[in-house]
Amino acid sequence: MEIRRQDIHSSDVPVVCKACEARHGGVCAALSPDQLLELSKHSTRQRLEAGTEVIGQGETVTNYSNIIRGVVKLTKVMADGRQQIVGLQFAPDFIGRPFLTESAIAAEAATDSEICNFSRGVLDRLVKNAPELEHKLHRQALKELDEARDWMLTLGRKSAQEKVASFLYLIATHIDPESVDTSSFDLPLSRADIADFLGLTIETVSRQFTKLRKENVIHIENNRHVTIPDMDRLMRYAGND
Amino acid sequence: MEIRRQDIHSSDVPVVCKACEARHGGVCAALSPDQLLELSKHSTRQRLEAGTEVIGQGETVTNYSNIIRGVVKLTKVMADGRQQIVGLQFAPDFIGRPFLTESAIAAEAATDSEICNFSRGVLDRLVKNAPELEHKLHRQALKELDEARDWMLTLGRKSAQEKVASFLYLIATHIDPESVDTSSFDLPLSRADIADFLGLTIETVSRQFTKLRKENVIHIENNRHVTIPDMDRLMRYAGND
DNA sequence: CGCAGGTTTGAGGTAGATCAATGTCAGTGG
DNA sequence: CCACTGACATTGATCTACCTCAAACCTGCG
Repeated sequence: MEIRRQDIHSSDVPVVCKACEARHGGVCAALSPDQLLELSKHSTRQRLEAGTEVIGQGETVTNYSNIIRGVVKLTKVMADGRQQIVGLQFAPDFIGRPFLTESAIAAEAATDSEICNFSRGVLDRLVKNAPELEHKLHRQALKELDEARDWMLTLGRKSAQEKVASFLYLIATHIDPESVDTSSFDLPLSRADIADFLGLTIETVSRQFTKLRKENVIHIENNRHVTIPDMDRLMRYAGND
Repeated sequence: MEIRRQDIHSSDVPVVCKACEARHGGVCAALSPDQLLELSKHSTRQRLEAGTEVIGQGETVTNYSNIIRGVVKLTKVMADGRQQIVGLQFAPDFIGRPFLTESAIAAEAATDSEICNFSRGVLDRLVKNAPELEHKLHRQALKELDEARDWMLTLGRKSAQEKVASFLYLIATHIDPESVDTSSFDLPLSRADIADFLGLTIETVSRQFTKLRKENVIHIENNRHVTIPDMDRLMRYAGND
């Protein structure tokens, strides 16, 4: 009896998915074993070096993806080259824009990453027969919408100092959701990326980092590793009271 | 036969909904007549004067709404009073955040408006049994996400002039989707609201308006009525080429 | 007429951009 | 082991787009 119950959860689950770190967190969690099998037949794992493009702005969407490991940035560029990061995705987030054939944004690995690609057609077909799957995608879309609107406040109304502090707080709370100690981490973005995320220049970002360091709000090692001695203090610097 | 077929579409549809301008455009379009009846039993029409709050930031969500007429602005405020408009909703858009009990944003009528309120519980129940309804809400969420990300680029990377031009272009293309001539319209927002939408001050917005007027990109009457002689020219000013 | 709310205009200040130089560090090759 | 390179980051000096503060200007309305 005990054994049988366990069977229900793990038997028939495709081998590739069984070992998948995102199996229980991403959209796959909404699928039954046979739906998962169907999807896994048309999916491939892929390692991405930092800087690799997943999809380009204006390109036709042929694949959706799940992030298994790493951080992916979503960007928009203007004709003259000005760039804005409009979202950061962490494992086990879903990447893709259902119901549209052309991508309005580019997606690029910010760190070395691993993703699971599956063809658009197969997922679109599964969505029709699995309301729970659409529900999951709907929730993810709403989560991203909340985050986007939070960031609009940051972009439109905060000072450079508050922007940088807000960024650090965002990373601290998202980089490793499992970890108890969120006060020490590696930044997934270069100074140039951070500038594109905050609507600032590299120089301004750098100056605010040194300012925060001198005021002991953060400690920095090797330009990338950050430690936050007092998270509440950082939050106050971010203007989140 | 001809008559019967027509019956399928209009009979049994609640009287209040039959005359509703949003009947075919909003989420209601996804409902069968009896589902519509169920929903309409718990819904009330409401007229809103400009400035009336639909829901406040941090309040508990008890209602969802459909906009029947007018423009509703979605705002976020910081503790010290700084404000950012994070979205504009036009008829027949849906207002509400499914699956969360507390609203992270405030919604306020920007113009005199009319909305249809229905209780959260009833809609949540309907969603469970009508996949087509969740699909509709999902699409709306994705549309809002696309718009939010477009605006992030505007907030983060555009100059004041480009921001104001982008705003005018947005209004021109959204205020009256039925109309063929989108080149003449009343602004649904005051200068203060426009400033809060663009992350600028009132004064800067005003100066950019007069600049655009002097360069004949726009004509203005009574501070509110705008005419756009050349929409492509405006788009170039907005940095959208 | 006079007042009030919204808008425009002006003068001056400043946060952040721009331009340019310098610093840091991991490779790479002598 | 140490010079050389290239990518990235910091720092400094100057400039400017936008903000701030203040006054004037509508336009409806009692």
